[in-house]
Amino acid sequence: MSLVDETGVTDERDKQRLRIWLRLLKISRQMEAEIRERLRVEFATTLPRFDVLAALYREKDGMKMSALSAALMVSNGNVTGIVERLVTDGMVVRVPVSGDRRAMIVQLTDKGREDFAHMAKVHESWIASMLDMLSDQDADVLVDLLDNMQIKGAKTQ
Amino acid sequence: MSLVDETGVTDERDKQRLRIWLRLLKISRQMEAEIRERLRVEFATTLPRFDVLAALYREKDGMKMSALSAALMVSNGNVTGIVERLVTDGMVVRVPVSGDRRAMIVQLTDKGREDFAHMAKVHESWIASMLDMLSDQDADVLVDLLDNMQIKGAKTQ
DNA sequence: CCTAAAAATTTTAAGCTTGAAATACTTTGA
DNA sequence: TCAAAGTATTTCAAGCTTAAAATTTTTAGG
Repeated sequence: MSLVDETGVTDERDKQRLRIWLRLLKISRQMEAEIRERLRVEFATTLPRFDVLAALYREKDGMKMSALSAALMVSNGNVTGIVERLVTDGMVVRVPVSGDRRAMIVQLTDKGREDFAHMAKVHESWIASMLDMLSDQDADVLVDLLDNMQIKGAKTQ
Repeated sequence: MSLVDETGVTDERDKQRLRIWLRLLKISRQMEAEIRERLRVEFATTLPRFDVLAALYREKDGMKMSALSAALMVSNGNVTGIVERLVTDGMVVRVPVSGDRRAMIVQLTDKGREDFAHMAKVHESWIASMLDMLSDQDADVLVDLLDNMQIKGAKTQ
């Protein structure tokens, strides 16, 4: 059996995967840009802030900085800055952890919870309208395909 | 006919679209992070730089700054900075446009062309390996679905 | 010819992002 | 006990990104 690809099959396969990636990237960048723009115009906020609020919304008791950066798959230093600005906005508070003076828990304020609940509803409708070219059938096929894609080499799945 | 959704059908549909978006976003972020990391470690470069080189590689005669930012769907000011650093790296040159003293054409240098050709080959193999959980059949279905997704509201398609 | 509008690009200010270094605290184990 | 290793977080420097303002040059219309 040959160790080299004499028929060009592998090469064609690689090109198909590259096409998928470029298309995936284009779509997600378009949608992301649109969402960032709408968050900016309609809610005077940003996607990173929205993402942090979304993570905290799911955890009634708040999250440690490290848990937050793990959940969002971004660096610790990154979260520090975003949370700082959210504190300034009055959306979250930092609470010291009793028993560990290194750690901090971040929690939504009442305002943060209310504001996010509203934004999340509107956000969901944006997504639905952006993706309304998909038939219900296509949507089912797509969700199924995407759910089974475990990217090789990626840190957290 | 009722104007409100009394059966929750619309709501379920919206949630399905949101699932698709979250999954799409997760996958593209994972892949992007992996690609950034590899570009950094193996080629000491960044994704934005790679993207600019890729655009210029396709255009033998170079591109005006405005054409470049349109092709990459990023702001003009953004391209200014990236090109500046690529010039420092010796990968591209700026050439004044005869007949229009406002404009600049950016072109790959010989080094830029050679370096990019190599990186592009390796890059393609990264993508193929990251997506090798897809059967050829799934890949065909996916490429077809993605090709037909024209995001509503997005600037350029 | 002249001026106002348009076009190409750069600059600026603010925020996001990272990896690496620094700081502060806790745990482990001899 | 106490030093070394480990953990949680922040700080830092560099680069990416944007929208808006500024700069320079070209084009159009009177």
